[in-house]
Formats: sequence, structure tokens, C-alpha cells
Amino acid sequence: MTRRREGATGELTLIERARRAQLIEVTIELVADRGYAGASLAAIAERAGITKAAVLYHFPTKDAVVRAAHEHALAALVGDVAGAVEAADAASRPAAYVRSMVGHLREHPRHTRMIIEAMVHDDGDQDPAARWRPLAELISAARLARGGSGDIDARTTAIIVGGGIDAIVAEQLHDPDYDTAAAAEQLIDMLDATLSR
Amino acid sequence: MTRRREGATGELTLIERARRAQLIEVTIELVADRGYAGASLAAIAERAGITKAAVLYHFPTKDAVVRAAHEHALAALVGDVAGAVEAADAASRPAAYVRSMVGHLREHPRHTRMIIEAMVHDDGDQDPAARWRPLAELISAARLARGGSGDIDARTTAIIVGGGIDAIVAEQLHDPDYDTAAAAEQLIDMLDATLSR
DNA sequence: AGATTTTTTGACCGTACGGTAGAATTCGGC
DNA sequence: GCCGAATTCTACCGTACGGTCAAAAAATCT
Repeated sequence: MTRRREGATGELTLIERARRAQLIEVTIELVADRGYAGASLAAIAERAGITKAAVLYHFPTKDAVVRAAHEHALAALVGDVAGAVEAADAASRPAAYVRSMVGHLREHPRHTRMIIEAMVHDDGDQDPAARWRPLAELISAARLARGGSGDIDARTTAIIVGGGIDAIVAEQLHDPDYDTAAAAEQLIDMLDATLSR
Repeated sequence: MTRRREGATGELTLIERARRAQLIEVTIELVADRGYAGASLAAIAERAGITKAAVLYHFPTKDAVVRAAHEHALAALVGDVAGAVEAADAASRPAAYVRSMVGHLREHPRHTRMIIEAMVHDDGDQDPAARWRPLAELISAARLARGGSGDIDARTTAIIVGGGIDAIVAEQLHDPDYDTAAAAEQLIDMLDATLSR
């Protein structure tokens, strides 16, 4: 009963777990502070106090490190938002979505920059609307629950509101004093006006 | 009376003008198709049918080429939008702004990608709100012209609407069949509802 | 303690990049 | 045809990057 890695099960050593977590952490910081280009293998290694080769011992490639960091930041965000949305009733779920997303991003600016940077630099030709599909579905459901009669396009509405979220977040990343909560409420007002039309 | 360059006046040869224009053009194409990273000196030179060194004869540095390309694309956009806005009365200028910007970007997708790519990759810590300040002023003026009484924040409104514009454009760049005109009208509706509150 | 495995290191390789230097070419004006 | 300027080429330099390799150093197990 050893603690070595078992190829089949993929069991990991405690040290390896810790290192991986540390590498993910410093990579997030690095991407947040200096952008994708600033997150070189050498830079990651230096911040972690080891060498490039040691980093590549824990991850097969540099992209794997960045990908892991991105997934880590993203998982925290979607978990947060999903919780807030489920706690609301159908009619106010879009509002809860916007509110919790802006709130999370304000509380975790590093993760935010990481996510944004990854979205920009990733594969380029990915449907932006896919990102907001969950929001689009919440919007459709909320419109049903409210009995709005206008024939608004949920997809387009989600795209617009999503863009608004991104813009608010970007502004807050530049000016930490920006009142994102108030901005989120104004965006929610605009959305509500569209929903009940 | 020769046609050589006159150091003091900065007069340019015809050939140099043509080359510079061509280099700007291929750089825009390159950035649009393959992103900032894809616009290397070698790639630019290859598309122009010359060598790296020849490119650097016409521009002092690679960044100068990209900067010139960006400014070229941006100038076309702001000229277009400014014309459309001036042709409208104060109350409907924000709508004209949104409409003409989305329209221009739809008709010049290459220029659009160039502008977006430059905005993302430029210097990082630039105020996103600065981009939408002209829109913010149009919004303030329109609210006055309409006699709306609510105390909405023009800056935040401009940020949100600007984000919506970006999102619509991004969606169109991914899906050329996306109805950006309809999306722009919906965004304008949301803005109008906020303006007259 | 000895054996074995996990982790780290240092030295190296290949590539792509932006940029430079000087020689070569083209081209218009005389 | 010649001269000088405008334009382009070839060859090279230095740097930074991601990645590989064998060997050393810790850590762990028996």
C-alpha cells in the first residue's frame, strides 16, 4: 500500500497536489498582472521558486498549466453563479445571474482577469453567444413566468446583457472605485424593462 | 525640382506612399485573420511580396506598422460614425451612434477585427470608459432634450451600451448571418427606455 | 542503513522573433 | 550612358521562448 502514483487510477502524491495548486495559483496571478504573454514558463517557475523543467514535470506542457489555471478560475465562478441562480424564483433569475456574476468578479479580480484573458486569447473562433446561453435560457423562462407578450429574441438579449456585464467588469478592473453594484442594478433595470414588454 | 524626400517637409515619394498603404492593408488582413500574434514581420513581408528588411525601410519598427494599421482602421470608423451622428437631432443621436457603429463594423469586418485586436492587446490598463465618453455625452444631451427626469448615470449607461455594441459585433464576426441590424435596434430600444424614464 | 521512487536541477536544442549592416538593384533626371 | 537617390535583398545577431535529457538531490519505504 504505497503512496506512489498508480498509473491506472491516476492517484496523486500529496506534494504533487500542493505543487500543482501552487503553480495554478501563481499562473493566475501572472496572467492577471501581465497578461497571457507575461505568463511564460520561466516567469511561472520563478514565482513558484523552481525551474522551468520542474514545472514541466508537473504539467506536460505550458498550455496545460494555463488551461488548468483557467479551469480553476472558471469553476469557482460558475459554482458561485449557479448557487445564486438556484436560490431565486424563475421570474428574477436573470437578475440574480447578473448580480451574482458581477459580484463574484468584483470579489475575485485576479480570477476575473484570468478568465477574460483566456477568453480573448483562447481559440479565437468560438461562439460568443455560447457563453451566454445559460443566461438566454433564464431570460426565456423569466419572460414566460411574467407573461410578457413582446417577441424579443432571448439570444440577442443575452448577448447584449452579457456584453454589458463584461463592460462593467472591465471598467471595475481599471478603476477599483467604480460602483459595480450600482451599474449591475442599472443593467438589471434595463433587462427588466425589456422582459416585461 | 526632384521627387526625393525633403527632410524638413516630410514629403513622400509616390512609391513610398503606395508601399505604406499596401503594408497597412496586408497588416490589417493579417491581424484580422490570425490575430496580433500572427502579424509577424516575416508574415507581413511575405504577404506584401517583399522581405522583412524592406518593410523596416518603410516603417521604423514593427509596432509602427501595426499602429499605423490600427489608426487607419480607426479613422475610417470614427469618420463614419461622426457623420451619422451629426445628421441626427440631439434626441436621437445616441440611437444614430449605435446604429452607424454597428453598421460600419458589419460592412468592414476586417477593420473591425483589427480595432478589437488592437484594443485588447494594446497597453492593457486604459480606461474602457474613455472609449465611450462621446456616447456618454450624447446620452446626457439626449436626456436633456427629452426632459427625462430619472437620475441615471450617463457614464454607466454608455459603458453598458458600449459593451452591448462590442458583444453584437463579436457575435457577427463569428456568425456572419447574425442579424446585427435587428440586434442594434433592440439595444436602441433598451437605451431609449432608459433615456425616457 | 539500503533501495526505490519522487522531485528538482542545469545544461542544452531548435525555433521564431525583431532588428541591423552592407551590398546589390532599380529608377528617374541629365 | 551616367549619377545619385530610392528601394530591396542577403546574411547575420541577440534574445526569448517551449521543450528535452541525463544526472543529482530529496523524500519515502522496507
